[in-house]
Amino acid sequence: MAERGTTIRLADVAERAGVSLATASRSLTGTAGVSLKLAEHVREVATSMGYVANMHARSLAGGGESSIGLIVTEIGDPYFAEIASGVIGVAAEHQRMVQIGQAPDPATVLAQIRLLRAYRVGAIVLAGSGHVDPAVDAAADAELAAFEASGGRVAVVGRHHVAADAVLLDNVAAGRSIARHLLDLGHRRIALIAGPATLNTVADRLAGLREVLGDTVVSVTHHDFSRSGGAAGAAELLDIHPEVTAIVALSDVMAIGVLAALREQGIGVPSMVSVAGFDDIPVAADVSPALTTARLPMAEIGAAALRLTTLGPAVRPRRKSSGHELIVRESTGSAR
Amino acid sequence: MAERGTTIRLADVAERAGVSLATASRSLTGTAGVSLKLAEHVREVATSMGYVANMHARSLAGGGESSIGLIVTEIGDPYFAEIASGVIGVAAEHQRMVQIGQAPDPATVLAQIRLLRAYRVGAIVLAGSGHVDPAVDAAADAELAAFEASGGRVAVVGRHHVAADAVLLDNVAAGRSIARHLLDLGHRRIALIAGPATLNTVADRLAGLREVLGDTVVSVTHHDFSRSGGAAGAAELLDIHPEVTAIVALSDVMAIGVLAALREQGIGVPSMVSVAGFDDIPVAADVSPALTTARLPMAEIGAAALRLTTLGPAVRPRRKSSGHELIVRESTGSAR
DNA sequence: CTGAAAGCGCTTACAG
DNA sequence: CTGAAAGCGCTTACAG
Repeated sequence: MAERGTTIRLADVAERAGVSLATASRSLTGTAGVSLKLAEHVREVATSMGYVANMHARSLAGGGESSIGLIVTEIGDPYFAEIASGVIGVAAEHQRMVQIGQAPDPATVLAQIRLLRAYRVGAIVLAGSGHVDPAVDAAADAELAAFEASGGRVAVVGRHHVAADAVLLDNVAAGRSIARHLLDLGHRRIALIAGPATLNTVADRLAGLREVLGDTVVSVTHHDFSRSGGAAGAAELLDIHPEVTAIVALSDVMAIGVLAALREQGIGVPSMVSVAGFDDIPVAADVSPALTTARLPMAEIGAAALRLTTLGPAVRPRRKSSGHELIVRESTGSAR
Repeated sequence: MAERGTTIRLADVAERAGVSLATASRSLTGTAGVSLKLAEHVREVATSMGYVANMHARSLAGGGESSIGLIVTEIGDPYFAEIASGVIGVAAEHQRMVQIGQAPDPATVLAQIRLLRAYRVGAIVLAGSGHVDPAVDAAADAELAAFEASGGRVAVVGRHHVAADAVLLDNVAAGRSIARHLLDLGHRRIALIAGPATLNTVADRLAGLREVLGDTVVSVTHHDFSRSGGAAGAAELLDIHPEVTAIVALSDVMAIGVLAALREQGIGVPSMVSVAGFDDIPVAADVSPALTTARLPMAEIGAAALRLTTLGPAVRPRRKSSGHELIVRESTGSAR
C-alpha cells in the first residue's frame, strides 16, 4: 500500500520491472510492440504495486480516452434522472466516465460548459430546454460552437437554435395528441397549466395544444416546472375557472401537483376533472389516478444524444426526433 | 474563434499579452504578485482569445481543484437520484465538478473506484449498499483504503465495514418504526417483501422489522430492488398466503410494485391489505394510495456524505446517522 | 512585481 | 522488440 500522500508512478513500475518507461507504458496501454511475456510481467508488477495511471498525465501526453460531459437542470427531477441514466449507460459501453453538472439557469449553463471544456471532455450532452428568446442562450451556444471548433463534439436535447447535433423533442406533436384525446372525450372547457413561458419546451407543447384545442382553452397560466408549481396552478385555477372539465399540465411532475391539489379539494379525477401530463416519467403509471400522458422516452433520448456524439462531425448538424406516444390511463375520462 | 482542432494555450495568451508564461499564469489563477493592471490586462486578453485553461495540465502541475467522484447503483432510481442531487449541490458550492459512475455489482464498483482514482479525484462518495458477506466488498474496500492512503478522501453511504467516514442509514430503527406502526394497527399476519438478501440494507431493515414483529411474520421473500420485483413478490405472496393483512416492502420502489399488483387483483389498500415501504422517495406521497413509509432523507444524506470529505482525515472514521421518520399516509390502516 | 527554468506523469515518434 | 528523449500545458519555487 502506498504511503500517505505518496503515489506510485509509472516510473516506479518500470524500475521495479526492470524496463524502460516506454516499455512500461506500452505494456500497460496494450500498445503493440512489446513481447507478450515482458508485457505480462510489467502488468503483474503494476498490479502488485497497486499502480493507478494518472489520467491527467495521460491526457496531456495525448493518450487516454476523454470523458464525456453532461449538463442537466436538476438531477433530482425524474425527467433528467432518466436522461442521465441513458447517457451514463452508453458512456459505460464506451468505457467513458461522465462528468455531470447541474445548471438551473443560463449563466450556470455557460459556466458548466466552460468547466467541461477546461476538463477537455470529448463530448458534451446538454439537456434542459432552450429559451424562446435565442439571445438568452446565445452565450452558451457560442461556447458550444467554440468547443466544437476546437474538436469537441456536442449533442443537445430539446434545443432548437443550436448549430449542433440534436435530439429534438416531439413536443408540438405530443401537444396535439393530448389535445385530440381531450376533444374526443368531449371536453370543451380546458385549462393549461404551463411551466415558464420563456422555455422552448413550454412554447412548443403549448403550440401543439392550442393548434388543436382552439377556443376550448379557457385559461393558460405559467408556474414553476415542479410539483408545487402544478399544485399552485391548480389551486388558483379552481378559484377562477370552476367550469373547467380538463386540465393539462405541461409536465408529469406538474400534473402530479395538479392531482394533489384536486385531491385536497375533494374534486374527483376524472369524474369531475380530467388531468393529463407530458413525459411519462416512471412513476406516472403509479400515481392516483394513473396519469394519462404523452410519453417522451427520456432514457432513450439521452442514449441517442450521446450516440450522436460518437459519430464524426457532420457538415450540417444531425437532427433526430424523439417521437412520442399518447399513453391513456385513468386520469382522463369523458367530460361531465 | 479557434481553428478546428486547434486550442489556445496559456503560452498564446502570454505572448499576445506581452508577458511571460509565469505572469500569465499568476494573472489567471489570481495568485498574488502581479500588478493589478497587468493582471487585468492579461485576463482581458485571455477572454478575448477564448482561452480555456487545460485542467489536466493544471492538475499535473499541482494547481487546480480536484473534482469529486460519485458512485451509485443506478441513477434512474429515485433513491440514488436524490443522493446524487445532494452530492452535486454541495459540490457546486465548492466549485467542484462531479464525475459519476453507475455500478450495479461489486466488480463494477471496484472498476469505478479505480477509474476515479485514475482521474485523481479529491474525494469519492460511494452510495449503494454494502454486502452482508464482507468478502464481497473486500476488493472495493481495499481500493478505497489505498485511495485514502494516497491522500484521497472517501465517504460511504450505508456501508458498515469500511474504515472510512460514513453516513449510516438508520435502517434498523426504521424497520422497528414500521413494525410498531403495523402492530399498533392490529396486524398479526404480516409479509415482508425484501430486496436481495445479500445486501446490508436489506438485512438491517429486516432485522429491525423482525425484532418487533416476532412471529407475526408469516413470510419473507427476496426479489429485485425494483418495481417489478415488488410486483412479482406480491403476486407470489397472494397465492401462498392470502391470509396476510399487511405487506412491508423493503423500499418504496418495491412498495409501488406491490401496490400495482394489489390493484390489478382488485385487492383494496388499506381496506384488505396494508402496505408500507422505506425511503420516502419524492413520489411516495402521490402514489395510489399515498404510501406509508420510513423516511430516510437521501438528498441530505448525499450532501452530508460529501461534507464529511471536506473535513480533514480523522484518526478514526467519522460516523453520522441518517436518522429516519415514520411517515403515515393512506396505504396503512387497521387490520381487517 | 516579473521572468527563466524545472518539473508534474505520462505517450509517442525516432533510433536502434 | 526495446530505449532515450522530446513534448503535452500548466504551476511554482528560485532569482532578480
